[in-house]
Amino acid sequence: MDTEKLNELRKVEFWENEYLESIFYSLSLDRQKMLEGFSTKEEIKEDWEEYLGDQTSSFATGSERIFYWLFNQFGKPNSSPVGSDMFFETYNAYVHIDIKTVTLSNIGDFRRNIFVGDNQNSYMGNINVRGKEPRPYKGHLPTYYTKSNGKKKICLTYFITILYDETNLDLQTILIMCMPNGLLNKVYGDKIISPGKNPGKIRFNYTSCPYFELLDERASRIKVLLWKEENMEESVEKKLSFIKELYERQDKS
DNA sequence: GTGAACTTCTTCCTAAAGAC
DNA sequence: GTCTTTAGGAAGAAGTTCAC
Repeated sequence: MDTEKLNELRKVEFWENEYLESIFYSLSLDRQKMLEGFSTKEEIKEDWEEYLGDQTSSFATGSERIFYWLFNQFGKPNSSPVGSDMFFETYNAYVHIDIKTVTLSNIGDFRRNIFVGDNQNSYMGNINVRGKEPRPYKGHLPTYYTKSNGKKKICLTYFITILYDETNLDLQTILIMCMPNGLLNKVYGDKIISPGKNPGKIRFNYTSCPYFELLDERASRIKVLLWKEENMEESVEKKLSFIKELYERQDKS
């Protein structure tokens, strides 16, 4: 890779890291506010409980509202119909933030990778399926957005993933992760995407890219916003040892 | 205006492969 | 042989599009 290209990719990773840190610290400061926000549903539980369908997550809808509230100063919301749950414009970037909620019974959808919509990422590469031909993939988001005045801004993708116990609604852990911009497929290759729920869809293997590989300080692409060991069964803790290590390392730094 | 069909994201579930 | 993990099918929820 020539130096000019490498510098461009480093710049992309620099801004991915800057915004990840910004999201993480902003939510860390508002941690108590966030937890209180999550618990507000309990106050009026009798009024909504009977209308909660089997397929409706008790966390998903409400948690999006809480994060919208917490992100109210993050940037200017954008109304594009193609994008994540939250989509903001800042002075130099377009930032997509999608909220994913996963129950303990479905921990397989959380442990190594998470399901990602085509309209939530700009990654491109080949999906390698056991015993089959690789399938080409391209997310629907651009690597750069071009404004009507010709100005370009980088497209950044983040996921806030919430793992909770569906039996008592106890939070287990909350992660904030950055999915590499599509330009970085030259760095991360195909290892970070795997087959999704349906043909053509993908899962983001966040455990395959724990660091910003082009940054000197090897900053983490995954931040542990909440780790509630006291709520966790030993078997769950064991399955999430990767996240626990990350949390302990993050705590020391 | 109405309702069927379609789209996207999500949850629930399972067959097959892999690990122990 | 049994348990765990992976890949992905089926279907619900919510919203949109389109024909009538």
